[in-house]
Amino acid sequence: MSDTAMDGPCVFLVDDDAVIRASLSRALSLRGYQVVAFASATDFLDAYDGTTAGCLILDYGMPGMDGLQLQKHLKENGHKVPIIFITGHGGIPESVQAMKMGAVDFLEKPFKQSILIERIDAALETERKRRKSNLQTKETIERYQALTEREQEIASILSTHTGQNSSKEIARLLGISPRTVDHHRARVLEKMGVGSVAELVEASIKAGLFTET
Amino acid sequence: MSDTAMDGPCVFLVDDDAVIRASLSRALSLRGYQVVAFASATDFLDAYDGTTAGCLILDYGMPGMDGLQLQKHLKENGHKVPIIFITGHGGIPESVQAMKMGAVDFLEKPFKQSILIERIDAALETERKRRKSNLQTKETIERYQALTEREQEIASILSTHTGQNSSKEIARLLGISPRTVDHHRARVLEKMGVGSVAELVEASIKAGLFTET
DNA sequence: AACGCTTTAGGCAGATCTACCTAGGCAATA
DNA sequence: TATTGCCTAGGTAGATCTGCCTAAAGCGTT
Repeated sequence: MSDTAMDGPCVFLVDDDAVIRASLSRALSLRGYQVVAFASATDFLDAYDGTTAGCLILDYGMPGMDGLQLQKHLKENGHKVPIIFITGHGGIPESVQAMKMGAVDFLEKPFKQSILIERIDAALETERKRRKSNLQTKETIERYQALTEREQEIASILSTHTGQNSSKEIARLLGISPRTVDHHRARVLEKMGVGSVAELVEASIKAGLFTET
Repeated sequence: MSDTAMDGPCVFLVDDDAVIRASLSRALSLRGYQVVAFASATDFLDAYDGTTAGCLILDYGMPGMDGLQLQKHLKENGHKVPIIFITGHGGIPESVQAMKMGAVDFLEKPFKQSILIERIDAALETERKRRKSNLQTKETIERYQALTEREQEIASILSTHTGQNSSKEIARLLGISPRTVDHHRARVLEKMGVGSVAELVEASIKAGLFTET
């Protein structure tokens, strides 16, 4: 069991400056963090698949794909890894935009290592929580997508029209027999792995189903 | 009906610089915004009660209570008015902290008025949405607090133990008769203004009841 | 053609919910 | 003391849910 790479959360480091990569890697490794460094955004994207928990220390200004573009790319692909930006010559507008896009922090070089450590720990903590709730969300969505069309329709009505969700009402809404609604609802609850309509509503809301916005 | 002060959302402006106050007030008023300017954070606090919808344009560096302190104070008192910081000599750390604390924007002086207008419109839009959902949240919490102790207990169980919330289960949990649970549940649904347990669960989650964190 | 899945729908029995009623005990209040 | 509100609990009747069974029609796959 000497495979330390699998142990805990990982700190991804993306910076085109080899000196920064080397010094930060060394410093963070010494403090017990699992560090994986990349010289460019594309190198990182090639290696990152979202399965490894961790945070991303990201240089804002890089040749090729810059930090903001990488952040945007990750966001668009559903990766919510917390990002700590580090920058050599960015300004307030850049930091504000990064924060608006969901960055958890933005540090100017040079910075104290103690500060970085602090921010990394905070980022890893948020990541831990996010992963936890995300597991349930993912499960809920997958289960929902495994429903048949009609079942999805029933699930949707049960979850959104919470005020009047008797078989009668739903049957009238869909123009079918209450018995059929009973049947579908039973399938829905079974397939969604819940024991009541209330639990279905809870799971749906927490997973953001039917929420759009 | 010439009372324009009551019409739409309001732009609160807090800056110790009289020149800025005057020029921004004029510019924004000309563009149709309702502007109320204050020379200090405390002046604003004396006047602001949270009932007026609007956004806050806030100078970061001010003598006395500064912008960040005002932001913190508002946050602690449950006021979620969106804040756009403006600053003369702040840096990235200041902007990042402000954003982390929930500011919607952070602009360096000098800035183009068109940019400010843009950000104000965005802030007012978020405020509009927040107010809307906040109304329901408030209503839910008030209704919950108007329940008796036992009713709150029942409501809590119904909302959190969604998997097994039959009268039997709850009765066993509380050591009382299922009939009594029936009675309380009926009271709860009536007083909470909902038509089903599912709707209660929905309202509770959306209002953040029983969520702690 | 045979099979499986989906949607539809009904029967039936038992559990549960809901809405109406009564009613006693208890504590705070008028 | 009388009243009010809360918690408790039961009766009854009707509505609804739930789980178990059957079954037909349509559609796509093997």
